[in-house]
Amino acid sequence: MHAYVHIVDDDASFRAALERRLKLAGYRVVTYASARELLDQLPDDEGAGCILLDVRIPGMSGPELQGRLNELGSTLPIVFLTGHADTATTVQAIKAGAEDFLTKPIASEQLIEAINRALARHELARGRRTRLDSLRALLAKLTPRERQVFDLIVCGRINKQIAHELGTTERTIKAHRHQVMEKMQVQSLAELVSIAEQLGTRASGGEVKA
Amino acid sequence: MHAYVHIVDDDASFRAALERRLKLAGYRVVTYASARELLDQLPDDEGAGCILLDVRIPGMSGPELQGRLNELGSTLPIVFLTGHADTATTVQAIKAGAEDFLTKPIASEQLIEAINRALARHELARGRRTRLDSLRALLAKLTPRERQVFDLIVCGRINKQIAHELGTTERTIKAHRHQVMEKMQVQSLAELVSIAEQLGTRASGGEVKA
DNA sequence: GCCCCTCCTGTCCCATGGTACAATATGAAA
DNA sequence: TTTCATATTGTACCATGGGACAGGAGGGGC
Repeated sequence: MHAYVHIVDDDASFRAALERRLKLAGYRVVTYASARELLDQLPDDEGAGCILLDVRIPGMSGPELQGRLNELGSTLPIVFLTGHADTATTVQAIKAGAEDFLTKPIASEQLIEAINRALARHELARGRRTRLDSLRALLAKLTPRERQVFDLIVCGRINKQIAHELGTTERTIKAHRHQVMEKMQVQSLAELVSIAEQLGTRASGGEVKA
Repeated sequence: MHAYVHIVDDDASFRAALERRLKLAGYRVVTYASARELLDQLPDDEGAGCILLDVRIPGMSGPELQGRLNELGSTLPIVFLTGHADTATTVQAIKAGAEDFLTKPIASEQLIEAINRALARHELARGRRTRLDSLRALLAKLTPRERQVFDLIVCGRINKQIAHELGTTERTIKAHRHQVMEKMQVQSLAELVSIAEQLGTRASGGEVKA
């Protein structure tokens, strides 16, 4: 498999030992001595993988790194691995989306189970992400005007209403509408609404006029 | 406020003390000595509230009760409150959707914060639930045939295709379609697709024919 | 047997959406 | 200046959706 395990821990000997164990188990391993190091070295395309993260590390802490990665939109699942597990930290980490929270020392079997769960989840997350990204890319290709028309279409407005709201003619809206369907690569209104729903762009279309 | 706090703990004196503290803080409190007791007494309409749950209780354990309530579709958020917090149990509980995981003894302030978070979340959950339930109720009013037509409509099929797939005429589909729009209380196809999307009933409409 | 619901079907007619043939105007970029 | 993207508008024509007016067939409950 091509999955990477990113280990972040300030204890060099622990890193090395863990790296050996995981390489024997068939994973590709990259190690980092600090959160900074991982942030600097992690490429934009994360690839398949997961992060093994210590809580107490010099500089940016484990949970802080987790928050930063979430902000950056990372999909890499995090497995915390620490010697000092207090309940509050554990709760926070899991709530923030960590895949697991394990305590040192950890049996290889248990660790590998957690890693595999994390990798499986990452596959799903990446799939969703990729799909949504491609939809967003399509949406971004719309001109401002087309985007306005798009929004009104998926709110259930008919061409006549849209023309009125945008201060133009029905014929013009037809032209934009055609462009929208073309650029979004859909053949039916249903697909278009589905996309809008998935992207969360949609004002439920109750009222007419702002 | 009318929010109920349901306390489940086998320690009678702890229950009583906690009940006093929370009643002073303005909550309505109901106490239970076991998971069974709560399951028996909790009405179908849970009302606004949350559950304070001990992990180790005779009979069904805290996490087991949590699982059972999830199965039953309860929306009541759970705050675990226990003397014996091991990491694995904590992780499991939070992953299973617990609002928080606190350890005894607990400061009133901290406990009340957790309860209020739980209550706030419950409001949101109940709102979502209510909305989806009413949509499901509308959907359930469709006759089998209308439901078939509904599914094909939101997949983007046009009347002609639907008629062909269901082995009937376009005119008939128009009649069903009218019924569907009527019963689902929508004026536009966009709204109908939006509902289907929210209810998760929707086969993305790629292929024609099964 | 009768009534009601579901499912099915039909004919007009009109509103709406979609497309094929156009064309014009504006502003920014090359 | 030329070129391009964007936004705009027009006239047809046809496909589709949907309402108004009907009615028939079959099954289950009263």
